[in-house]
Amino acid sequence: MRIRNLHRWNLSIPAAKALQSRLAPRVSAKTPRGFAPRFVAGADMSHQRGSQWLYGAVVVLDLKDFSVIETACARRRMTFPYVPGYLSFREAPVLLDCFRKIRSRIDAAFFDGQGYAHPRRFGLACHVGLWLGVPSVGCAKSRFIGAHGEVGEKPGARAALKDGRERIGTVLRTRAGSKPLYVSVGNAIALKDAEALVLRCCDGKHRLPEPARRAHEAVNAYRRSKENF
DNA sequence: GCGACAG
DNA sequence: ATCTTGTCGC
Repeated sequence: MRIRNLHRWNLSIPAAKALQSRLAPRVSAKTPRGFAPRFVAGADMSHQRGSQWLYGAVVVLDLKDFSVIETACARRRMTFPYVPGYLSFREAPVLLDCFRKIRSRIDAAFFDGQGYAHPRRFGLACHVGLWLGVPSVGCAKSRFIGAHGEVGEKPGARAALKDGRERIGTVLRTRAGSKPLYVSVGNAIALKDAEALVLRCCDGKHRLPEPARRAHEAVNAYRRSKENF
């Protein structure tokens, strides 16, 4: 797919911070009319300790039968360290390389990290979602910012994630016996639709929605194939 | 100043 | 994210 180039990635932390604040207002909080996603992508990144490489993978599934439509992988030399609050500057470049290789249609995409639930409301899902111009959802495995009450044990149970009085996301139980997921909107989608999409992509047997789970499997297989060549 | 801190 | 075996539990 063709992707617009919005800016460069190799920035200092202060410059990255300013960029996040400048781009956050460009994110759309509304779901496109007639939103009925069928081809949904999952994106994930992997890294081997001590290695200079970052590996990425994007898997597209057909929600009609959860079959894999396409898989794209890529790797890049690490150019940005992991700094809480700036994850996209580390992961986005290699993930975008993967998306550029995708030829099928993508109606929505899942990312392994926060979206709106970010200090400047511009987490990984918002940032990459803005570059893609596609509805995107942040699916983090742990809390970054915000507070919430207890989450019911049944799949589908949820609790509001709030930063002060502002609603920034939803803590969602996707599988019995597993820690809940931190769901927040990326670009071009409303929270209620993001929650519904996550649940629709979960089978109750896995904690992560299928597209994200498959991307995680794909990127690890890809990394291992590159390391042991 | 102290603790927290997506992946 | 990654390093790592067995082990407790549904």
